[in-house]
Amino acid sequence: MARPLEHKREEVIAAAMQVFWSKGYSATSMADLKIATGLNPGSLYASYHSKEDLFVSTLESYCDQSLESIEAALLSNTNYIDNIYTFFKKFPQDKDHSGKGCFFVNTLIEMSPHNPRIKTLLEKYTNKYKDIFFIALTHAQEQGQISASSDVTIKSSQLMLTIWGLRVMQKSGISVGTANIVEQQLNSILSA
Amino acid sequence: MARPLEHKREEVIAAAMQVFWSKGYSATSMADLKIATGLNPGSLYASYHSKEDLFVSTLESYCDQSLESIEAALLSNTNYIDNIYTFFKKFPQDKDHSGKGCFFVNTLIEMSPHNPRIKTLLEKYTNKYKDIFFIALTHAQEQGQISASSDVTIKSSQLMLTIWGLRVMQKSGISVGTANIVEQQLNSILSA
DNA sequence: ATAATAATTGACTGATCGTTCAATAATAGA
DNA sequence: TCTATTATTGAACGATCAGTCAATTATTAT
Repeated sequence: MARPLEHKREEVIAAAMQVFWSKGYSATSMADLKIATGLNPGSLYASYHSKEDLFVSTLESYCDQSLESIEAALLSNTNYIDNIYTFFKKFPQDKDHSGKGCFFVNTLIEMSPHNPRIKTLLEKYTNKYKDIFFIALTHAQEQGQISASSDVTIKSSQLMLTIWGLRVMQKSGISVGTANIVEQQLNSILSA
Repeated sequence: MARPLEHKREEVIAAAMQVFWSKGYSATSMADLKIATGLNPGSLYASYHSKEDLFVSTLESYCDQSLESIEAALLSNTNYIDNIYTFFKKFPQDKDHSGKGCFFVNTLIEMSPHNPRIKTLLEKYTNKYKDIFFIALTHAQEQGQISASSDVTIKSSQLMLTIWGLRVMQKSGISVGTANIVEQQLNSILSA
């Protein structure tokens, strides 16, 4: 029919994500995106409509990937408490996020209060993350690994808060302590 | 000697802080600052040298104020555990921060990785915050309100992580739960 | 009054912002 | 090979960016 696309969508999204993730939305220019993706402005706009639309695509891609990753980490193995510990203990040495922090949290801070579209998107994903925690904790409770009387919904929120706190720490490069803080935090939340 | 200043520094800083706090550094323009402060660009530059210098002044002012506030909340009364509970329980209904979040955390996310000057400043204040927690917890330990065997340094970091998590929640407008999560989180950390 | 000094004004600068579009190039179907 | 269709190119657009500066205004000291 016509001239075929010279770029693969997933590769362009991945390249753009790195820039947005590292610099944030406002501080990223179309010139930055041209360099990162190798696409001229015309091509970028033909395929991705606007800077914000491209941003949203990268954000959705990031959230989908991290959801899959969390789900795999917390639900694939049947020792759910172990899963949680293993998952959280990876945070301090997570080189992929160090310096850049978490694209989700970065965006939440930068854009959520002023951009309803972003806020709605992030709200949706927050609930999905919490659901995974809830499922893992419910299974752990059924197996008797955490007290039958404890409120699993509250514990899910506590884990969500802990992630967010750790993400801020990662982005800052400021160490509020070593790995044993993560362990102690999980002990606190899960043993009560 | 000469024409006197028509604006008070503290008022200009306070007005500029509101804008930076709400929109972040990149998304705030000199035009925004002109409107917020009532000063023309020439006056702003004569007194505050650059957008970044003005920003740093507002950030230092914010940090000094919040340090004073935390210190008063945690150390003025001698029931230190009560102080901590009271301080944290104010977070969910803190109208001053809702929508804007925490200027410190917002800046940490937006600028720390790319701006060494900001990073150093925030690192300094992070240590001051942790020191206050450490002092309060040490007193509580001396009074036998928390176990003598528990590591107060780790607990300080846990409280810091909790604040950061709550700040992300505040900025997002996304509720990960109600006030009892804060209470449960403190129970978890302080009773272990 | 006058001179010296410093604060304010606001038009202006060059750079960069996100975005557009006419020209060109590359494909598939006829 | 020709036509229709679509992707790519990159110069250009108006808007806005952070920052400047000559002119003006307000003050104090003489």
